[in-house]
Amino acid sequence: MSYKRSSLMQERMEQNRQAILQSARELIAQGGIKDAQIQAIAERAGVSSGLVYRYFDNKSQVLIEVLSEAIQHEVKILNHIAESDELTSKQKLDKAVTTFVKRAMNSPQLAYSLMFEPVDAELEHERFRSKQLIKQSMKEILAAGKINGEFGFEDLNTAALCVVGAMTFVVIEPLNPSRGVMFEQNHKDYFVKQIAEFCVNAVQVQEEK
Amino acid sequence: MSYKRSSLMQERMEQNRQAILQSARELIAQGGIKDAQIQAIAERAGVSSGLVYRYFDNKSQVLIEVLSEAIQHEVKILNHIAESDELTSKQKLDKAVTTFVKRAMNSPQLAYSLMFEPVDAELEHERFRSKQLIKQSMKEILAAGKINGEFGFEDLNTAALCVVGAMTFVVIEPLNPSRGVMFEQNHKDYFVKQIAEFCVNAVQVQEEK
Amino acid sequence: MSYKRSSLMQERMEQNRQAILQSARELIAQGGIKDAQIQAIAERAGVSSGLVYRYFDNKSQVLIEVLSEAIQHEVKILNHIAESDELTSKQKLDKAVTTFVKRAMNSPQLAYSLMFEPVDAELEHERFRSKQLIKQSMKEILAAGKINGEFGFEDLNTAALCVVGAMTFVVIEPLNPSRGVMFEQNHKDYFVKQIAEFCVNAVQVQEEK
Amino acid sequence: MSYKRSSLMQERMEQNRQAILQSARELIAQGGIKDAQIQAIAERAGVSSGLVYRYFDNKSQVLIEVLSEAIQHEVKILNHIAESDELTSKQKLDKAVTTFVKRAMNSPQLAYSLMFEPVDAELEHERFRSKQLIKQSMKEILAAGKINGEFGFEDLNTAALCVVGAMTFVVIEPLNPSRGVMFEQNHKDYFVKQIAEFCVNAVQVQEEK
DNA sequence: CATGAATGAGAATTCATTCAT
DNA sequence: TATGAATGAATTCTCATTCAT
Repeated sequence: MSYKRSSLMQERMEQNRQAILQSARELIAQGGIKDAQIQAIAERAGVSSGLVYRYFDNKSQVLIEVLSEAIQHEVKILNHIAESDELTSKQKLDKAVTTFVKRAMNSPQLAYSLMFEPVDAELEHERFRSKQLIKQSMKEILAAGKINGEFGFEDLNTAALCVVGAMTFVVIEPLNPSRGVMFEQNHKDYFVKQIAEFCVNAVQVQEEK
Repeated sequence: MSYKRSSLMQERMEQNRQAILQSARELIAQGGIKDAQIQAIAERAGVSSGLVYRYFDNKSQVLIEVLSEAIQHEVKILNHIAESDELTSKQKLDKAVTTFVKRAMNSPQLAYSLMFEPVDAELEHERFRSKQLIKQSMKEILAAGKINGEFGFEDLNTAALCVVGAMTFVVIEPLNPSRGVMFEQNHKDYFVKQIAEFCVNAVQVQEEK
Repeated sequence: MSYKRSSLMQERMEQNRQAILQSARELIAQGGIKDAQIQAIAERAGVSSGLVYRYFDNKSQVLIEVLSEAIQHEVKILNHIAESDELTSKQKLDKAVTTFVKRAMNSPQLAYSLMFEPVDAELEHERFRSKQLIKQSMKEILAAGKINGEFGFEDLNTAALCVVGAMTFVVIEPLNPSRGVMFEQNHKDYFVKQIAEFCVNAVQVQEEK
Repeated sequence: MSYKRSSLMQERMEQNRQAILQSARELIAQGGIKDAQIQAIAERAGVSSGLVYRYFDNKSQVLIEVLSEAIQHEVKILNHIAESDELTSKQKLDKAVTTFVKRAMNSPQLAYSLMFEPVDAELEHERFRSKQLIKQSMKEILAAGKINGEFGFEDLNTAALCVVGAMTFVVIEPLNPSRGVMFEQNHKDYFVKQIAEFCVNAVQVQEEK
């Protein structure tokens, strides 16, 4: 019986924990990190503010976990593409950029906050690590392409940085006051395709006319 | 005499105004927007905190003006490059990217704050406009290159966005915890060159092998 | 069987109760009352925080009992000295003071917390009663000495108060930032001896030169 | 004109500062340090809570200043007695103890809080310094008396400690729940006199019968 | 116009106590 | 009886903005 209770409790605690993270994620997605206050997070999660501190040492830890989870999810997707056996390097790069941008455009505020919105040093440090993971994933695609002769850039690190820069910068765009245009599906698809092409072109072996 | 005093006064006021903006700019460059507090700005400018409100409606307005001025300065430089008569489009793009990145790397914290550090909606709106100016400048270079056959991208807007993305994203990099490497001049020059090449490759007409 | 279980249960409960008190005592001895938090007390006692409230109405009650027990223990020791048949009053006083101070110096933080660290009114009240017991014990020694002519003070109550004051005040001293000196055994012994002498001198019949 | 304004302002600021200290002092005197909360202090001083932080870095600093001022005031009085030319050492000691105790009994809660109520490390450190001043003052009286042959104790430091212990411990007494008795003036005077005698006896040269 | 003292609405965090299991 | 998750009131400190002088 005590086993059963413990088990139920653990389940509920896990639910609480997830509710808090989910709540924080949503608040960030709506209004950025500045709106993710403990009180608000707790309220939206349906718990008391004090309870948040049973699951997390402090506010930073909550945000760090939201950030980590979100980025690591993206990284997994990118890695999966990078490891695919059936695609050429170009196809991989195209797919990686396309996928990333499409996903980011679905919650641009979240993407923006995760990538750019500044916070304290601790979170900044974690964010840096997370960004490195994305860059790392991109590096693998690029490195493979260079070895097999598809790509012709010179410096791997810079190339990866530029690709990530190009593809993440677009999360800024939809945040603009005239959001309208960007959210028609046709335009969006076209837009995404262009970005991927830009990146592929940038790195592929080429001969000038 | 009242004319004369008024004139002196106006001069004085302009001085104050500039001092406040300068002070804010420096504080942002040092510690980001979080360190640009009214009290601190006023102190460094050698005026009282109350006086700031004579020249600006509120804190946001101060920051908006700092941002605008700074970006418009960059835009002027970019435009000057775009309008040069003696460069090919490729050379212009290369020079534009090179110049922008080099300058940004000289005060990365300022560049970061201006481009990404979030504040309130008002400032965000202004920031969008400023970024559009940079993009616009880039568009001119790209458009000219497309017309004269140097560049072969498809969508002008996206290409510009990606170029700006790639070249601004790098301001994040030097803020990272392991800053060391980036600040040796050699490495910096190489790094900047790579970024410019990346961008040029991305947009130029090309035939695959 | 229900009888037997009840008996076992009672034993268990008594164990819990004592564990809680012991835990609180240790925590106070280490870091003062501020470190004796319900959570910490429970944890160290190996029980849940909720259980503490089965045995005690609230936190104050726990502390009150710790205080009472501790002081009553000291009082027993003092009373034992007071009742000794083989010592003169002077010797008793000397021994009482010596014993008390030595013991207090072994866990100065506990002694300090018990004697001085303030909490709420309820505990303060209990503390007063406990201190009275110490004073009472001292009074017995002093009263006997006055009757048999060894001591020559005027007011019994004040004399006892001063003795207790002198001998308890010293528990403050070792808590001071420059603890070092006090904890060499030689110095400690000398120190204790001086205090006892001070008290004996204060109350003994005396003729000025 | 700007001079005049500045002068008036300075006066008012000094008033605020004093009002805050006074308010804190009174709150401590009434309910101990636990009742001296920033909010309450500000309210009673007739200022906003934020203003307190213009005059003091943090809460501790407020309390430290209250403590310091109060104890230094007592120390001045004691030093004045110690330096008197017209009193014998015995008379000085008697007067010092009498004066201190009488004053302490006028606001026993304040005296208690200042001497014993524990707070944070910073304040504790300051308190220690302050207490040392009292002890130091007492040491001067005792040292002079030893040199001129009036006093016959062995260890100066311990003697001073015991005197301070005896005379400060009494501030505990009036805090007791049955305060009544202590506050009849006759009893008080008698009480005070006894304490002084206790201390004098304790240190004076004596021959046992 | 210029000053900077004063305001007070937050925001994060702690911890005794309660109560469903 | 025993657990420990959950509560939420309470407290300190910050900082943009106002306003009397």
